[in-house]
Amino acid sequence: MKIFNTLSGIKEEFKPIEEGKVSMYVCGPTVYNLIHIGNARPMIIFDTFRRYMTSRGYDVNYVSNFTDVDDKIIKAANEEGVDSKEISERYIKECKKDMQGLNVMEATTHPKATEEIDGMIEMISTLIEKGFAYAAPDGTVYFRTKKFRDYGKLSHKNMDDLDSAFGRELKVAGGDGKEDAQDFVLWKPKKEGEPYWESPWCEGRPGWHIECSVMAKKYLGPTIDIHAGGEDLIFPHHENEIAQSEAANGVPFAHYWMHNGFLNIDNVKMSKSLGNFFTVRDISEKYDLEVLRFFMLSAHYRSPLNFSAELMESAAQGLKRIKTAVENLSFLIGNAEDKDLSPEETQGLKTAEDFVNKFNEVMDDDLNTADAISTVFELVRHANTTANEHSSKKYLSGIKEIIVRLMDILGLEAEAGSELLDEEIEKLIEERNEARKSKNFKMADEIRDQLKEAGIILEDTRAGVKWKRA
RNA sequence: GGCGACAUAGCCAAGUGGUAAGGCAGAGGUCUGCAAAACCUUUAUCCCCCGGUUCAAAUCCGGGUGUCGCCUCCA
Repeated sequence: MKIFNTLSGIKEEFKPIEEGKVSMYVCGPTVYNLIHIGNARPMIIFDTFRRYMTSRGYDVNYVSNFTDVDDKIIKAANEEGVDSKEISERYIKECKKDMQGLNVMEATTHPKATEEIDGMIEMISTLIEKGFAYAAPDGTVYFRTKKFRDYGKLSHKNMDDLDSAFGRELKVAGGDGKEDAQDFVLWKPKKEGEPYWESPWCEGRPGWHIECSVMAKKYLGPTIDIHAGGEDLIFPHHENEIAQSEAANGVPFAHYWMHNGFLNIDNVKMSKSLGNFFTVRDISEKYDLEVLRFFMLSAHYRSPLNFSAELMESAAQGLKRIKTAVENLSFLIGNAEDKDLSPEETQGLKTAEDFVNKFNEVMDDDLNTADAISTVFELVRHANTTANEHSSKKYLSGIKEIIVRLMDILGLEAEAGSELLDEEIEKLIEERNEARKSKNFKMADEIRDQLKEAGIILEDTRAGVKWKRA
């Protein structure tokens, strides 16, 4: 397995710390509102990575946090006149609903920042003891970036560049006590009406970056295999995490850093002010969320991805093609003979296995899901051209199983839940067949229309009448 | 100003030295009472432009043009 590592800037062979195991941490959302489709990208991508690694026999310890203390949450709480806990709990719940729709697996652990305050205070204390942090007179604790030699190694920036940032008055937010403009907050004093915790420095709350350092260490250890998130987090968030963790723990923080590209809307960045902002919930009103998942997997995770109604439509059609193929196989299996594989079928299954190998090969190459999907399509065509009413049950099941398995690795359900034939529907189909036999096509069409109204689509195939729900 | 990414058919998108995957849309055909589904065929002499390296480049190097991201607790 090769992974593009942001730290080195090249694809590297993945070598886990512990044979057969993967520890990974993925930065989760700040829960102040429904998640948007941009939030969904890393969830889908890294969930797929996890599923793939699991399919290859790795035991994956997957940790993804919820940031439930933050300015935006407090703001939302104040606007509604409720406790900030109410806001964060509400949106964690909603987020989990969306994740379920996107078929994103529950993390091994979903820590919440507010439940890890003790650990944060402990790490901040360590950083102060080691001289990597200091408390200002007002109780704010800052990280002393210049003291950490490797600062900038992830984002490939150096201190001079940062100091001389063009046309930019480096904001020293209330930072009279800041030694250096690049220093960032580890702990900040509460303001009136804000949630706070006791600490050695002041009543206050943690900075954003310290959360992830602490949670990653607690649930995965001081050195982890993979740390992942959106590319915008590279600087400053992940850079600061590295500084905190490595300064405090004295060992490398993460061996591999993976970052997904951004999602644009109609070629421009998604933002509330432009009015091109979509929540996952918005999309779910129009499409099954797995279409969104399929769409996102159809491009490479590191490329920017454009979102538009037209592209969703195209994705929906493509996904339907795969599902239809599996449906057709299921239908054929229902009527197929239980006999041995013919020589052609044996060869056909071999060809299918070749596609599986190709699938694994491209997934091994830095998670090339776009190529992986193309192999599924090739498999679908293979199935469509070779499977028919004369095929053996063994062959049909074998092909179907392979498609379902690969789709499952991608987190996509190829097979609709089996629905029992409604007796009434069957009866109508039977009536229609009688009508057709006696060339009473008018009645046959009427019955078909009637079923269509009820959301049942009929298809006359060589092997008999098929029906499905629209 | 600094750092970085990208530019492949109508649209989306793989492909990092050996002669252009896959999907959507379109066209023609097979099948069908009709329809749907499915299948077959078809759509880039060429991968932003100009130079260079090489037997060979979309793929490497130099220059140019264009788009975008980060440098602001935005995934």
